[in-house]
Amino acid sequence: METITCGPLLSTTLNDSEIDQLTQTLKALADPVRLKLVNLIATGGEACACDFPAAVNKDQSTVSHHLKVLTLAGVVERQQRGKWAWYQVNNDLLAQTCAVLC
Amino acid sequence: METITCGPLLSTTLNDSEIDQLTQTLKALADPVRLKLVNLIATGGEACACDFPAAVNKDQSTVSHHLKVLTLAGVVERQQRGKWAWYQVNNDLLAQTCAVLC
DNA sequence: TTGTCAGATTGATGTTTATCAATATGACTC
DNA sequence: GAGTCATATTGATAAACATCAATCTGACAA
Repeated sequence: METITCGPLLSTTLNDSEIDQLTQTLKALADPVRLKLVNLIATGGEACACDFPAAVNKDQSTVSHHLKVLTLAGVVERQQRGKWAWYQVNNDLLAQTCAVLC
Repeated sequence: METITCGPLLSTTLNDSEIDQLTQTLKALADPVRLKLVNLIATGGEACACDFPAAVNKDQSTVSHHLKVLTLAGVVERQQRGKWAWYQVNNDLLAQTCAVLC
């Protein structure tokens, strides 16, 4: 029999602040609209906010709300280019989150 | 320059059912009490539900609710042993989820 | 079969969250 | 500066969710 080597969540006791940090990231990701946005941004390397409402079939203000949640959690980063806002995914945070999960 | 190879979320367009499946798992995990429970169960290999209320400082019925959410999402598995209920973490689901994230 | 104990379910309550409509902000153009 | 366009913010509303108290269920023990 073999024990699979896993990340901290499965192998060590996390303290409250580690739990809270992980919770914050997972909460940001745990929504279908936000996951679609992340997927859309990541697959293109970056994406313009102007395309999001049509892509996820939601109101512009709804999309803006979700982008704020993602940005505050550090999952995506915003960049203003003239009149448009462009977004990129913070790969490091995702990699780090994966590293905690397994 | 180098492109980091990543999981489907970051490299391919996910369809609605893939998004929904991922959302379901992440929603189950995205709560501090549930993360503590998973952490507790995983680090011990398994754990008795009788210890949870004290461990997470929540009411028995609250803990039971969270265990149901985790069980329905497939994150943990329940096993009745006489009068007591024991829980184990579904490592496969977590590994699979990580594999999608990055 | 009765009592006891673990844990699930139900009901009620307050909080958080997703959504859209309306408005504000802030960048560029003329 | 005035107008225009992209996006953020605000306000309102309904749905989802976390929590606890009370009750029910189901397993064992006597």
